Amino acid sequence: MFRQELHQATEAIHNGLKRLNLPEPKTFDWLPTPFEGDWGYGTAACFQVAAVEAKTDQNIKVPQRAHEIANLLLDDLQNIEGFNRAEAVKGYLNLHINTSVYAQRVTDSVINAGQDFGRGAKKDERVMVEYAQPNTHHSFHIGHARNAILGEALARLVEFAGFDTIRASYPGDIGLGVITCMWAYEKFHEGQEPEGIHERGQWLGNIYTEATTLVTPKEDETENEAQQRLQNDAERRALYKKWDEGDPHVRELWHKTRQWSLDELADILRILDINIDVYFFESEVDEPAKQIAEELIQLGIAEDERPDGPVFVKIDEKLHLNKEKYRTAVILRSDGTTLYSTKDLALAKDKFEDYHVDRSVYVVDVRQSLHFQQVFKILELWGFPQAEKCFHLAYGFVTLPEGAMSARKGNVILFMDVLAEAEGRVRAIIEEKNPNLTGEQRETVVRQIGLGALTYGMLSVDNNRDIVFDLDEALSFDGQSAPYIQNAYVRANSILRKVEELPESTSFDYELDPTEIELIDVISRFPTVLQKAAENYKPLLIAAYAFELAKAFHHFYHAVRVLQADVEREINARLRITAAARETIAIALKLLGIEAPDAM
RNA sequence: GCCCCCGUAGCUCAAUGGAUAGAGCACCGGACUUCUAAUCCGACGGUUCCGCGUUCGAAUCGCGGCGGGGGCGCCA
Repeated sequence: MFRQELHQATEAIHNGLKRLNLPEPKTFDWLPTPFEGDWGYGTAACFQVAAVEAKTDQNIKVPQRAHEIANLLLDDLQNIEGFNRAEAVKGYLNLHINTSVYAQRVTDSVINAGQDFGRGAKKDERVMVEYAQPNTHHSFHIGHARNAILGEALARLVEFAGFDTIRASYPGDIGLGVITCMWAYEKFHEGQEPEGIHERGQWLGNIYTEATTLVTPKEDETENEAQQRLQNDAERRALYKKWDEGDPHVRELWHKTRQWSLDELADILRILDINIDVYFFESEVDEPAKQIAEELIQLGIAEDERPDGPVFVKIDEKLHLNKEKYRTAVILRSDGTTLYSTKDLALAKDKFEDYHVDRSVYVVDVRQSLHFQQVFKILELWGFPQAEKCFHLAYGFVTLPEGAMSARKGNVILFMDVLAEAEGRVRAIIEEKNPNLTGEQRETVVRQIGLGALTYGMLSVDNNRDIVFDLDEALSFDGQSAPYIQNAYVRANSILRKVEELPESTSFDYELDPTEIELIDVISRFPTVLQKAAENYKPLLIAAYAFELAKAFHHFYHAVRVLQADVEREINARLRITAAARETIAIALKLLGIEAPDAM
């Protein structure tokens, strides 16, 4: 926000160093530094200058010398527009910003930009984010929710940063697990399906669990039980074979049950405000994947040991690595059927060639790290330059305090159940705190806050860490949480509602309260935070920022009166600060996929 | 055996190689006749797992340990 002025200051320092016949620092940057009750930027460049000198003169003590140099340079920094004064502190060179100029500039630029504040310049690159890829015939649990929420936040982030963004989903709609569920459905449950999209989807998920137990060996199994299990296993495998051959009856059964899961997924995505642009179904990449395996054999990248062995790529060997790092990836079974990796190769080719994707981000859990490293390396060997810009956004598991969730074991926490619980708790709080809020309006707010709390809980933890899901903790509405941030928005909103229109840009020529300075400072940092978050694919940074911003607003709100300020220019100035804060909070929440309620 | 991730306050987690390592929760003590207290203020809390190294400067980078989690050719 002070780029031009800082550029001038940098020039001045370079000139000063030349004048004093001092060496250039290796690197040079300004760090925004909130001094006490004042804004500014500081640089540690003098340390580097002193360090260069110390190389030839061992008597020089770097910190002292840095401080001397900083003092010598003060003269060069006297008359730079926008800065009040320069100061040398402990070897750092600090510039203090003219408070009223800065406050006005920040608030004006936010208010003028509106919902585009912080938006990145349009980039000439297309990025595809693949997420929300649950298997069909399973339950949608909170682990899937983490994936969907993280992926959506990332998509919003890169989109806002200026990339042409495509949202892709890759549901696993076929495989032995899916077939097993179908087998149990047909044998025991056909015609029993309950009403309601979610009820039916969850019911199917339960059949999946039941089916799995029927084909899994028990600990002290009797002879009869073992026999039954083996028969079950044979039946499901026969069913899979029929599916593979295209048996019309089995395909119809598959389509019907698959659709139940997809219906439920669609509604959950609707609730999460996720709009997928492209669906790739696992069942559809099967055939192209086989051809790709053949192509890789032709190119000499893959080796073929069929029928005695599989088709595989010795990646380390192809890359001439001495250590085992990427190992060997199998891309076709010895019977010629495809694997996970084969399908991902086919999918990537599709993304690059049909969708013209420059960057491809895969939001998939951390256990697939090696798989993606292998896929990316094979793409590289295959000759795709985009392989370099493939990125696996790995995230940790959502586990329960008692251990891992397992769809097979049935100890899963369903997303819809948690949402219902969250909403129940929010409703109770609203009834107590804001009984005027009723009916449809209340239900809207209940959803916004309940879902927001859940979403924030997923995004405020670094993606590479596991989340141990504790219901009370996840649904905490105090402290660092979505409701805290939403409440800041509501407070800003309730002030601004009371004025007919926002005053014109005003100067801030009064003594600002420290909380005003803090708030404006946090607001001004948003574009930088956004850029960094997008570059590093880290929605967490936005989540942390949103909280910091809300906190600054709450402090401000508490410390000063806006509408009852002493003089009109203070009222006007504070109204503009409030408006800028509201806008920035709204943008940050939106990026996280959290809605901002009108009241709460 | 090899590869990846993590180790920071009692707990959950932050911190582009920069200044006195910060929040939330929990616990303790305060503030509602207010632009909505889902808020705010205060107190308590640290050998940043250990060692060596690089650097003017290391929670951050490198090497070696220790501890936890995940992964490693025909599951996805």
